[in-house]
Amino acid sequence: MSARSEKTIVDIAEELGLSVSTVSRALNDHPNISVKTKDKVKKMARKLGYRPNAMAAGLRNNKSKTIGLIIPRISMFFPAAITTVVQNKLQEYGYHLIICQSNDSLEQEQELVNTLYSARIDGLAVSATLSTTDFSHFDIFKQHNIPVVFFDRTPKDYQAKVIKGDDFLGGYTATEHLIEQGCRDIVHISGPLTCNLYKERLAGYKDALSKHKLPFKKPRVFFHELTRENALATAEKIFAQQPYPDGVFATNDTTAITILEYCRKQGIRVPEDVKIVGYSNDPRTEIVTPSITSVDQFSATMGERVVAALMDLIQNRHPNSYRHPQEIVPIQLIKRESSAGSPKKKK
Amino acid sequence: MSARSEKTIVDIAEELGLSVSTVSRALNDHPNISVKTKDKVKKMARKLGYRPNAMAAGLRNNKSKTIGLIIPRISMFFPAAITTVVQNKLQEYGYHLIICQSNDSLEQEQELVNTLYSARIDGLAVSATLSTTDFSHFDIFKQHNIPVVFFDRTPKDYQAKVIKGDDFLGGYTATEHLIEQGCRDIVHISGPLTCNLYKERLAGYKDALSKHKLPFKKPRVFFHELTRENALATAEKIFAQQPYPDGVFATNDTTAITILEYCRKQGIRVPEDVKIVGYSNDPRTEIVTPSITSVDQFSATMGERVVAALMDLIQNRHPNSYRHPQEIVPIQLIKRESSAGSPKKKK
DNA sequence: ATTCTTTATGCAAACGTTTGCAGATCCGGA
DNA sequence: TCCGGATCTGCAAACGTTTGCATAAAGAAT
Repeated sequence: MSARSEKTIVDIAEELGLSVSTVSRALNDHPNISVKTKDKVKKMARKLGYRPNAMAAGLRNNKSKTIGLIIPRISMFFPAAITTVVQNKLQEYGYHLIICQSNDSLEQEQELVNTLYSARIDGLAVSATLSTTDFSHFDIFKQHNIPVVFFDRTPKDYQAKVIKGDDFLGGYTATEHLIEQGCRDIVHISGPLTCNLYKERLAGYKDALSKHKLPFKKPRVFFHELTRENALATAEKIFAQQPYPDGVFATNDTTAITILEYCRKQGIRVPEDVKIVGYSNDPRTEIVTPSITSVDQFSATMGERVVAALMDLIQNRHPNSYRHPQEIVPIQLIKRESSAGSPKKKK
Repeated sequence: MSARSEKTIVDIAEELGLSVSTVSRALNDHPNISVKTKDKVKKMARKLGYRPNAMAAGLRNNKSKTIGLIIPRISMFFPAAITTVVQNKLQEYGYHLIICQSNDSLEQEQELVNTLYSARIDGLAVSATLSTTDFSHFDIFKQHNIPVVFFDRTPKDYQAKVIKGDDFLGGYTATEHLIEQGCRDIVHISGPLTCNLYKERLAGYKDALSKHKLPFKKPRVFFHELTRENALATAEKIFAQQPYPDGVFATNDTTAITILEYCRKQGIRVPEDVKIVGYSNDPRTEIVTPSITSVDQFSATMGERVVAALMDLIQNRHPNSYRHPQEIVPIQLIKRESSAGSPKKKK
């Protein structure tokens, strides 16, 4: 039969007349093993086609060399971009990545936390659900001293390592940019305020308005999950009655794109009649006509920091140190056509 | 200390005065255990905060309840779309997904195969590297009877389960559509022919030409990795000298988009002067102006089939049955503006 | 009562590693 | 010749489950 059984270190040991412990140490480059023995062992391992059994080692060591990742969904640009670099980076460190999607459901998130704990992952990276305000289901990791790093969609009052974009500054910068481009009546399309980052972008929006002595008007802010349909409905509301706003700051690029499409269909000119700024610098903003100004969040940097934080926490298990400094990743406004010029000056 | 040690089934057993075997069976709903005992055990498990140790169980059972996935990169639309549904589907079956990126490097792919084998995954799904022509590094899975399913970028002469799009028909349909829209001189931008699916799309292109009595001209086909830069370079070559082609069939949406951008910059009108068709139905094709006709590959269907195949193979280990029928997922041409009308009729 | 089933539980080995400790070997120096 | 120390190797336990087999208890049939 070709279904030959899998080789183990005891096969190597027997073949060589050595003990399993010696073989184990040889394979792990333990200093107490002579070079000669190591060579012999490694050669035999190769000859037999030996592949270590990670589960056995993991059981013994109580570590799986695996990191868990929970994101709302892989198909969204920003989490996907981060996932890409996290996975590549972890691969360098010899860690695996188990990726799970919460599909923005709190229940699924809770369940995933449990099954990932069962899998005995060595660390967890999480971008939470829109509706996650209570983070106590992550307690189990805390109790067992397994590092958890939150990124992007992060908790507010939960003691944990947090890596997030500078959402306040992002909101501020986007709004100020619109003002500088001549806008005086700026709509903000925000997400559910259960999610921290939308709150902060909103705060940035307000702050920019007030700094520039523009009034904040409640009906000029819309809150909803940032789906295409919702964005479309909002677009209709926004442009249902005159006067139109002269600027739209969407807290999400999908929404910005949808607004742009709506405007084009309705013959509302962008940027002449209304200027648009999005958020995240989704590559789609660049290929659309006109291209959309957006706030870049440096996904690569964020991903790298997530991995760095995890590796750091894994290596020097700060057992009871509850000081988890929050890391802020900078943002950058990428100016494009959708907010170009000033209507007055151009004509 | 809050760092309380993890509870195991022996803790439950001691607490209840039962044996570990009874506890284990109770938790797994073994029929030989009385309902009363099961209830007691489960209640105690909950009370102690017991979480099964998947590694220990895996070691014993020789199965990890984990599937490996190797794709070129997560950030590309099509593999990402498939990954999304594969992950969600596997979650339903109680399986984890370890995602790895080969970054289109054969060496990385080989390495990943080995470390995934070490992780003792129960099955593997692969979309290969562009340059993978020799698939023997997957032999180790074959030898140990661990199911491997290839999708999208699949091997040709390697005995394995394969799930792929109907690339020949896709190439044919795209080309024929351009012909029907009035094109007579159609450029095809293909990928490296080391990759199977490009070959088939090219064959479809040729076949459509010949069926419609149009000559196949070698210089009208370009081969290169489908990056933005390469596409741009090709665009310059294509439009360097008259006569321009009146149709471009790009085997990839990124390329199609790049060509479109180039044309717009050069004042070449799409679809009036040249019509464009892409491949994969990347959502970007829809938001670009003009929107781009593309061949949809039903990523969701493909993902579901991958999971179905894996689950099937895992359940009834067909040990030496080498009959691995290849599954073909249909395609559908999504007609959009970039190939609309016929230049003659419109004017 | 005795035997035979049926039902529920326990014993102990096994999965493939790693590692603390003990022991063996070898070498040079006195 | 003997000893101390360095260097290398082996023994055996442990990690947390699962499971074949044996056994105990309880009820049914005689």
